[in-house]
Parts: sequence; C-alpha cells; structure tokens
Amino acid sequence: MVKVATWNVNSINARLPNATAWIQQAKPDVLLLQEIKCEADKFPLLEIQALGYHCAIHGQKSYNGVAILSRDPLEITQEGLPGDPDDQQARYLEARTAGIRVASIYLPNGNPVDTPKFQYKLDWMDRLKVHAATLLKTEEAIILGGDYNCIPEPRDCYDPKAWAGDALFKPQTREALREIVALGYYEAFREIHPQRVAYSFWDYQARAWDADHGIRIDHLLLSPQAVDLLEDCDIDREPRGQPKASDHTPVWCTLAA
DNA sequence: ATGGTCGGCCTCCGA
Repeated sequence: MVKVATWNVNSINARLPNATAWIQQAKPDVLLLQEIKCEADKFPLLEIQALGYHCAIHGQKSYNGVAILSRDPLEITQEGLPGDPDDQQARYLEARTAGIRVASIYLPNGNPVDTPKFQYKLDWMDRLKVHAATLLKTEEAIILGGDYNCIPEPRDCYDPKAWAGDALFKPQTREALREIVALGYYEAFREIHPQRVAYSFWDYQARAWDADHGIRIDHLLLSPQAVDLLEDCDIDREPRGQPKASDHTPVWCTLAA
C-alpha cells in the first residue's frame, strides 16, 4: 500500500511543527507540498530527513515553491512546468518514487481576474494540459497532486454565488480543469466519494473555518494505471483546526501496491 | 465591535 498526500503548507518554515506532527500521525509514504515559500537552502531538510523522508525541492524566495517528500529515494523527472522558458515561478515538480510517478502542483491563483494574472493562470493550465497528455503516453501509474486553485463544481463551495466572479470558480478555469481530466485522468476524491461535500481550504479571514465556509481546491488526479490501484481517498480536516494552521488541509489517497 | 488573516519581507504584495 502506498499513501500519497498533498498539502499546501503556506510556508514550510512557518508550518514545521504542524507538518511534523501531521507526518508522524498520518504517515504518508509520499507527501506533495506547495507554497513552501523558500529556496532549497532554507528548506528544513534535516528536520524532514529525521522523520525518514527523502526530499526533492523546487524552491523560490518568498513565493510559491513546491517539494516532494518520500520514504523512498526520488528521481526527479521534471523541474518546472514545460512550455514557457520565461516562466520563473516555481510551481511544478515531478519525480519517480515508491513505484509511481508523482507531481507536486501549485497552480496560479489568477486573481484579480481583470489583470494579467488571470491569463497567466489560463496559459499555465494549457501548458499543464499539454504535459499531462504527454505523461499519459507513458502508461505509468501517475498522481498529479496539488493546489489546483480551482473549485470544480458548485457543490465544492460553501457559497457558489459568493465565488462567482473569482478566478478559482470562473467558467474558463473550471473548463480548463475539465479538459485536463478529460484527457484520461480520474479525480481521486470524487472517485471514492461521488456525492460528498467536503472542503480543503478555508480562508484565514472572516472566521471562515469556524463557519465551515470552505472550498475544495486541492486535488489528486490519477492516471488509469493509478486509479486501477486506488483504494481510498479523503480530506483530513484535523490540521486546519490546529494552532498556527495553514489555510489548506491535507488530501490523501492510498494505492494497492 | 473605530477591528477585521496570514507569511515573507526593501513597511506592501500575494493569497
């Protein structure tokens, strides 16, 4: 059995106690991290290694940054999303480990929508679609996990009307995610829980956590070879209720292997 | 309720 989780930690250094506690309790074999908000030399490598994990880091100062932790050694297969040599933002890291291929994805937020940030998001999703199609041809068990900054459907949001104009819920954003899935991927949470309402992000503001005003934007996309092995998937709300929590909480799945 | 959330950081920007 291989347990793979994704978690936007909103700074790995600010979140180290929370991340350590969750790793020791949840014991993922592979953990995909987003928004580590540091370069590799500022990553708490020794602390993570002490928990028994290898680390692959694609860092950036102050913003973005992704990493992959694994009980097994990691072979990096892609650092940075292909398709735009001018893109300097650290939002994609891919590796082989634990007998599968995984990617840690921090998809651009895209707000405000009347600025170039939204077009950057849509362009980034186009590039991800191209790369995701290439990956499918390997016929490997693949998990593309991360913060997709996309609310797939109205039921994935506590108040769809309140989010109607937001980059996370714009029709173009949702269409772009559907196109990626339609290449031949399976969204793990919906495979296991076709009807369930659950969230993975609650804003720090306006008592969103206390009111359960959440959205589901952290996803695990599985190739056909991976979904054949899929046993379980869930969102662990517990870390979001802890002191000094990230605004996201981990999403995990297990594969028979 | 004269405040209102975080983290990183060239005291504001990004989320």
